[in-house]
Amino acid sequence: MEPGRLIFNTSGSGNGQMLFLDCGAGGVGAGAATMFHRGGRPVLGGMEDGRGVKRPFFTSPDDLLEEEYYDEQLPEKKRRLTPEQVHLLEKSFEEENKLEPERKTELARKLGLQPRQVAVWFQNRRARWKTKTLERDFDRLKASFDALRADHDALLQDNHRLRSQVVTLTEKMQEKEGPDGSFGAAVDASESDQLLMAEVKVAASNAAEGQAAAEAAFEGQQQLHVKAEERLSPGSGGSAVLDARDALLGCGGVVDSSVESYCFPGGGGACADEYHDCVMGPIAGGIQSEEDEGAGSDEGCSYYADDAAAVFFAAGHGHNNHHHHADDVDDQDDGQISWWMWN
DNA sequence: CTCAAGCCACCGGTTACATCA
DNA sequence: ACTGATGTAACCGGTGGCTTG
Repeated sequence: MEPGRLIFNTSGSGNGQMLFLDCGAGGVGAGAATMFHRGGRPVLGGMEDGRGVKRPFFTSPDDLLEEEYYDEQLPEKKRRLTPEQVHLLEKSFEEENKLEPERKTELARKLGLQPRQVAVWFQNRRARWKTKTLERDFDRLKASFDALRADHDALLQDNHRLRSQVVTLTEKMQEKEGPDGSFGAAVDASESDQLLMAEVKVAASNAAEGQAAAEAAFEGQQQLHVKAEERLSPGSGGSAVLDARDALLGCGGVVDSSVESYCFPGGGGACADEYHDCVMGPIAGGIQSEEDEGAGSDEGCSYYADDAAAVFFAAGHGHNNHHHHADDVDDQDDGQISWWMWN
């Protein structure tokens, strides 16, 4: 070992990480100590988050050569965590995806890793979990959209049939009209004629309302779907989770109309105005297990409807968008998105 | 009590490296 | 052997919470 550099194996098993601690002239306690992972990138600085030594992220080889921490002999390459280490980390993550200092220290000790490595692993793991959750959210939403589109098409067909019926019945009525054209008010209109008249009115009403309902529902879901897709597409900036939430919230009015349509087709908007009058609640059946289960808790936005054809959301009170820390109380309350379903 | 500064942990985004098809 | 895709360890910059003076 060359002077000023400590090399130690962070794993007790012998195939773990080799860390290079460049003590520099001042030694370990000088405050400028820099840890190197295999690969030559600074891994650990003086601070817990490895930011004790600030330098541009992109450093040319020449720059590196000028810095004392770089050695002409390339450090060893980056190593992955061993399966045993990952297994224990996964187990710990399942128990609690946040890492208290005590647990971090204990895990690091057990695994033969630096606490910083454990913290980084948890951060990356949370990010991966969030991505998967978002992908599942998208898949569910897409399925919901597709199902609703199918419903929409069916409604349009039904509407078309009803309109044809209206035309047919109207023609029949006209054939029965008296010389004064006052069929409806005819004193001598037979019972069958009156039934026919009522049938025509109902059919016409259903056709009109059915079309409006179908169009509103379809447009609402379409906007929802498109916005969510935009947010999920690569290259979109900002928080995917929050953006998705914003996309949903941004469609609130439209979604309301779809809800109204699906709650009481042609029967008024009581449901849209008062969600709580309907049969709904968090969809327990949609929560699955970790990799597939998401626990439904991260930022409280992982509730799904089993019946994808009839999904809408109810945003929490207010829309606090100032930030999105998972430990932020606002995110667990005001920012909550809940999925509900109609039975 | 209020405020500013410092510390810390977290997040989203990014990079470099390892691995695999 | 080479290459592109994918996974992941580690990093950066920004942000908010907490503590302290």
